[in-house]
Amino acid sequence: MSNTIKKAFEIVQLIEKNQGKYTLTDIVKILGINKTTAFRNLKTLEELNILEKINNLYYLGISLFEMGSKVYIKQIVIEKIHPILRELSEDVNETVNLAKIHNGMVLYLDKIESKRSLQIQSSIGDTLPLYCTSLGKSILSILPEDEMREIIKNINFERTTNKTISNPKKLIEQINEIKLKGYSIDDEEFEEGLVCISVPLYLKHHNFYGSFSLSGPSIRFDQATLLELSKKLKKYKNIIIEKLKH
Amino acid sequence: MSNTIKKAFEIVQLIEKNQGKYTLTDIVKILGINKTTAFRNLKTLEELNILEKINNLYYLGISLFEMGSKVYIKQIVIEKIHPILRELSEDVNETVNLAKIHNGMVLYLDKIESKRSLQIQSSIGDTLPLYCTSLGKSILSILPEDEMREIIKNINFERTTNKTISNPKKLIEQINEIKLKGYSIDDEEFEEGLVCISVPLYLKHHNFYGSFSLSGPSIRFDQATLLELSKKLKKYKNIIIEKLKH
DNA sequence: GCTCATGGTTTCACTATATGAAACTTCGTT
DNA sequence: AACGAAGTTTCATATAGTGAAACCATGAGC
Repeated sequence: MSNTIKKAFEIVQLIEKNQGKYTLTDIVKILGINKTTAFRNLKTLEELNILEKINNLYYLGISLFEMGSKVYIKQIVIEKIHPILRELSEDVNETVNLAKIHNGMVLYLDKIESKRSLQIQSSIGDTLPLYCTSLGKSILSILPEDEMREIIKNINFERTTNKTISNPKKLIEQINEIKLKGYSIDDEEFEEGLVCISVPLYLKHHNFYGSFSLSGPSIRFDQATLLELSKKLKKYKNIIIEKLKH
Repeated sequence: MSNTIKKAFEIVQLIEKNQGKYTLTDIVKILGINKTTAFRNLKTLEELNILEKINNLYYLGISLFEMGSKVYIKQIVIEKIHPILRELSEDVNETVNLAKIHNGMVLYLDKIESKRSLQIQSSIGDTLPLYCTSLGKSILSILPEDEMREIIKNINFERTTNKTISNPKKLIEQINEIKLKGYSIDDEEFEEGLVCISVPLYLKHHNFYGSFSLSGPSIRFDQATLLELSKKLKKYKNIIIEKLKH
């Protein structure tokens, strides 16, 4: 049903993956669709400012920015939480990330970069696997048991570092630990030299299953520091829950 | 051409205007389309997470947030400018807004609220007329002459306060003044009690015609203060231009 | 607890509408 | 100037979206 919309969306998704990389012909080849169809759909999408064409290369268009700014979670949840996360970031002088679960993945919602942060590893709007980020593990720990197991069942474990969790058993073990401790750690499990610590964030009224984290280089994030940070995270978590109660 | 996409977009635009207000039947009535068509398109849009249905009411979906976060202007321009605007906001302790021109309107791109700001008058992603905001007038002052005149020709002047500019002649007068002074003021021209001051921002390399502003209650924004703020704005403008030079 | 009304959902025949092969244009390169 | 590669337009065709009508679910009123 309504294949045309889906086809158009497929094109937009392709452009989302690689902005400024693809030309009409590329798109036709990659998606295996007819040239004329692609041409017309691209034209329409351009007219609607959903895509933008510069030198025959396609980019996401400004309509998406406009509409994206008005999504409930952005206007209500993120905007309200943002100033609190900003305080946290200034308090500990580290980079803060906010995320929620979406389609069995971690979706990055907000980010406050500390002045001393170097690497840019994630951008708002990115999605990453649940099992290799502290954010994801935190979220898993607050999901209803059966939902959590269903999601884990469908995970395809892929290593990105030699510390990456590589099987469901180990993941579930860690999740049980997180449930007790109230926070999760990613100790270079996704990227060498990068350590993150997260606390889960459940906002009942907004049907929000998410988490937020502090991240930085492993040199700075030793055991003692992590314990300190976990306390800070929990403190700000309570502030957020209080603010978004109704 | 590709009417299906346009029809779908029309629906999304309607939802954008009033999230959580419309049901299938409402949409059918408002847009004057067939019920079955609307039903199917809504279903598809829902499947793609472009729309979300809660209790038969439609909201913008999370796909729009994801894609919106990756629009060039957001990832490159806004993210880079944001920390500078944050400094400005903290420096003067007032609310900062960033905007660009889009379809002859002011499009709000970013906002840093000061702790003492009360009213929320604009949200990121909103569009407002050019002639009744300081942001818009600043932008008009840096557009190529013919483009500026073309845009002004198409403006439908509508008063929202008794100070609103109500004819092209007065607007062009003010624009010429702004060109000399290097900043523009909105003295309760859009909303009673609200004063804004903006400087234009042209980023050649990014083909960016925009501006940023400070805004607050008229009590606080007297003549002397405005002069001070204009100097601050110009200072930060230069910092931004320097940072986004290449 | 039955009836009615309202709004959401499904069916199915129809034709309007999107499709795609081929022709054509544009532009940059040799 | 000729060639090739990429974008654009044409037009016949049939697929895929359309919409009237029937159907179902829910909730209000009696």
